[in-house]
Amino acid sequence: MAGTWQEELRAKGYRVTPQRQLVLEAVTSLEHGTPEEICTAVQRTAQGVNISTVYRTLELLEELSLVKHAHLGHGPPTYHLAVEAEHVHLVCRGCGAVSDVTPTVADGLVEALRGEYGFETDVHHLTVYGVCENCHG
Amino acid sequence: MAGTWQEELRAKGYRVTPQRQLVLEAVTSLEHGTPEEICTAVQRTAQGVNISTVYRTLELLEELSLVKHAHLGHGPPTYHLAVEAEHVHLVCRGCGAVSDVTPTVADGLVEALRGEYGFETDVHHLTVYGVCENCHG
DNA sequence: CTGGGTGCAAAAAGTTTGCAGCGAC
DNA sequence: GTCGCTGCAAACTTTTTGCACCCAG
Repeated sequence: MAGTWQEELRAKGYRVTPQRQLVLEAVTSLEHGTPEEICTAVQRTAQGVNISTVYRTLELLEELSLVKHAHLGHGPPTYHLAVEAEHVHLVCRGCGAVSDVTPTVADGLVEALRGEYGFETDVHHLTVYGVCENCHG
Repeated sequence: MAGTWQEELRAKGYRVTPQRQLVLEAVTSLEHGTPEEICTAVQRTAQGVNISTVYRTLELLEELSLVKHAHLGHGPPTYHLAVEAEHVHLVCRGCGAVSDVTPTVADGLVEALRGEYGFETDVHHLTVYGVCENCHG
C-alpha cells in the first residue's frame, strides 16, 4: 500500500484534521451510520465536532472514495467505508433489520444487465428490499 | 377484477375524494414523480391541492399497496403505481437517467437470496445503480 | 348528521451556507 | 504567515403535525 488516506488528502491540497480522523473512525466503527449518529459517536470521544462539519467531511470523504452512502429506507442516508462496501444490503420490511451478504448473489443480475442493456452495475451500492427469514412466518 | 380501488378505500372506512383521485392520476401519468412534482401536476388540472394532502394521500395509497416509492439518488423519493412496479430501476451515475427493465434479470439474485438466506426479495422495490451504456465510454 | 379529509400555518427534521477566528503545514 | 477548516448561527428544503372548517357517505 503506497499511500495512506492522510497522504492522499495532503496530496490533493486538503488538510488532515482531528475532526476528519474522528469522522472516519466513527464511520468505520458504526458500519451503517447516519450523519447524526456519526456526529453523536464523534462527540463521545472528543466533544465538540459540529454536525455541519460532519456533513462537510462526509462529502469530502465520499469525493475521495473513502466512504460511500446508501438510502436504506425512509430516513437519512447511512454511510460506511468504501473498502467495506464489498457487500449487498438486505433490508427487511418486517423488522427493519439490515444485513450484509456477499456480492456473488448478484452475479447473475450483473451479467444479465451487462449483456442485455450494456449497464455496468455498481454492486457496492446495491440494496435489496424484502422480508427476512424471521419475518415471513 | 372484483373491486376498484375506490371500493377498496370505502371498504376500509376511507373516503374517495377528488384529491385522492387526482393524486393517483398524477402518479400514473408521471411514472416517476416526487411528492412536489405530483403536487404541481395535480395543480395543473384542478388547482388548490395542498402539498401536505399529497403527502398524506401518498402515505395512504402506499399503505393500500396502490403506489410504491423508491429512492433514486440523493433527492426526494419518487412514487409510481404498484401495478406498474413490475420492473427494476436502473439508475445511471453518469447521466442520472432512470430506465426500467424486466424483473427477470433479477431471477438469479432472488433465488440465491431465498436459498442461502431465506430472504424473500421484493423485486418491485429493486433499484440498481451503475453506469449505463452511453456513459461508460 | 358524523367523522374522516383538507387547507393553512407552524413546527420538525435534515441539510446547506456565510462568516469570523483558528490551526495544519 | 497563509489559506483551508471549523464552529456557530441562520437559511433552506423536505416532511410532519395541529386545528378549524368542509364534505363524502
